[in-house]
Amino acid sequence: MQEALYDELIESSTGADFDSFAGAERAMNVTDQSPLTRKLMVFAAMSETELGVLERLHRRRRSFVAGQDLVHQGQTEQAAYILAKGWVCSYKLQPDGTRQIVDVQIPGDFLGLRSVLLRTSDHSFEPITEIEAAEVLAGDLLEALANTPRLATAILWAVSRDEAMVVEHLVGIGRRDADARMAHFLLELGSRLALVGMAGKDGYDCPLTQYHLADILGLTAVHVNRVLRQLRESGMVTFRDGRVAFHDHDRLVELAEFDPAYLDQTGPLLK
Amino acid sequence: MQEALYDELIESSTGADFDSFAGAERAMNVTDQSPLTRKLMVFAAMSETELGVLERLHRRRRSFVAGQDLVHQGQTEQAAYILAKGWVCSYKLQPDGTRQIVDVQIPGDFLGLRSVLLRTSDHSFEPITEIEAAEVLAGDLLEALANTPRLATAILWAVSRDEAMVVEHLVGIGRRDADARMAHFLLELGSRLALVGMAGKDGYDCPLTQYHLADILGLTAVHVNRVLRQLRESGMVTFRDGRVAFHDHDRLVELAEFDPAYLDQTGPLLK
DNA sequence: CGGGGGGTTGATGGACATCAACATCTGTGG
DNA sequence: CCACAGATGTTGATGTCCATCAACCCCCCG
Repeated sequence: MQEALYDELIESSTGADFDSFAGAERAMNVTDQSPLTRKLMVFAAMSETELGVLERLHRRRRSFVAGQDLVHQGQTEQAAYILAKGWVCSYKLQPDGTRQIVDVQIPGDFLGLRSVLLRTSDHSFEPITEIEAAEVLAGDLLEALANTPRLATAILWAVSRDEAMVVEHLVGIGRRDADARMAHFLLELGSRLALVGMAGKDGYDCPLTQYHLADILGLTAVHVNRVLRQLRESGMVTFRDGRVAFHDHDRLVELAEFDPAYLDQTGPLLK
Repeated sequence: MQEALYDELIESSTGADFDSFAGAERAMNVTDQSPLTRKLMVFAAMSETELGVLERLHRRRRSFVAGQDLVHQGQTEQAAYILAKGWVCSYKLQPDGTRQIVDVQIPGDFLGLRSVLLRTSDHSFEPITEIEAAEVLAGDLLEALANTPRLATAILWAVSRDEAMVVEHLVGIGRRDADARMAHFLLELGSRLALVGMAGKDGYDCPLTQYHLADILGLTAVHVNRVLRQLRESGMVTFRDGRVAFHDHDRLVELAEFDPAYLDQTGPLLK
């Protein structure tokens, strides 16, 4: 049975048997769909059954205010979250007081998925804005994965994409200068937001402060300011008043050496 | 059934039923054990059955010469490797020719585990020395995980540890200066090697060149040389002729702000 | 009206890169 | 056996990117 599940995952079965569930759930209007659903549908078409399962995972809504940390307690708190609205970042604090933001989560992203499976690292989560998230109990998640392999595949893709982003982040900090790092980050964020309908080719709204950018990119806020100025004055991007506006997308891509291959995974799923 | 497996993983069952297999495999002498076995046994005692399964995963031995890349082709090549002997690094090349090493694998580590589940990132693997690795077919791996939940838990711990190391690496490059970065890396490596019996408290053998260190730490080889000199002259570590020798372990830990918590995960497994 | 969060700009210094030269050691072919 | 090339390591001189320190701005909100 475990092997059968694996075959589903790898081969992305051509004809799974969903008949028994057919019609049990209503098709949703596109505008009703959660960001996660929008994102996953880019990777794989979903049956109504699968959409229903996804929708049921969103049932337990919770809200959190900005700024107050959501530290994931492991052990007792065996739940993950699907971010529905708002922005979050996961970071790690150094003994000397500096912090490094490891990743930024936007609507449609998972939060603490790994912490459900294993109580892992000691990083914290800070809501950047007020957020709404669906709490997903471990049991519900695993049941969903076991019963809808196609959904499981899509979620695995999402997780692997997150990992690829962390690696890309590492490369950026290690081997790109400040300008390229900033450009790369703004472009990556744009691609991610576009996937959930929160960005156009011209730009997007972005609640991050320059301090956030500094902690993401491994710079100081002062230098972030200068970098942003230079990008603005050279006519490539403007970051101002919570809005990122691309003026010369192509030149920006060139500066950042941005290759979105690791984001637009076109793999087995689409077979 | 899926939920039962999950309970095993989280609760680390107190009395799983192994009777039907008891005695099917011979107990191995400690010196016979593979590095992976040694590592996993730190996290959880293994029954003879589990040791047998582990041993069977090591059957398909393959060797590779140093320097010639093991690029993981995804798709067709649905296999992972357990590194038995030698050192490997996984890296990512930039368009401008610089490279960033994401991680170093030592005996007992998995190679391309994620690539089995999903064809992920585009990083490559370079054997640093001549290596021996056991090829693990996807099917065998999943079967082993499904049949021996305690082993599955242990492997999940290993994977999560790898992820935590990448995050720690990111933080280091973003927020530590060259000296601390180097000290941290050498200490981390020491801890990892000690877990598979390849390091003592006084030091360990290390085939990395200063160029490798540079690509790992996001520095230039020239600067790596200076940093090493300074660490040597201040009496903390010597890196020379393929040997890392700790002279003042405590002071090094202090300089690196090295907190091995993320390596020595003492969690549910030990309950 | 005061205070705080965010942003902007200048002056200065330090950490690290870059360039360049040279030392060792290994292997290789004449 | 020697000459030579290539990989690795070592050290100095110089420059640059970015951090640090220090003002000062605007705007919002109590």
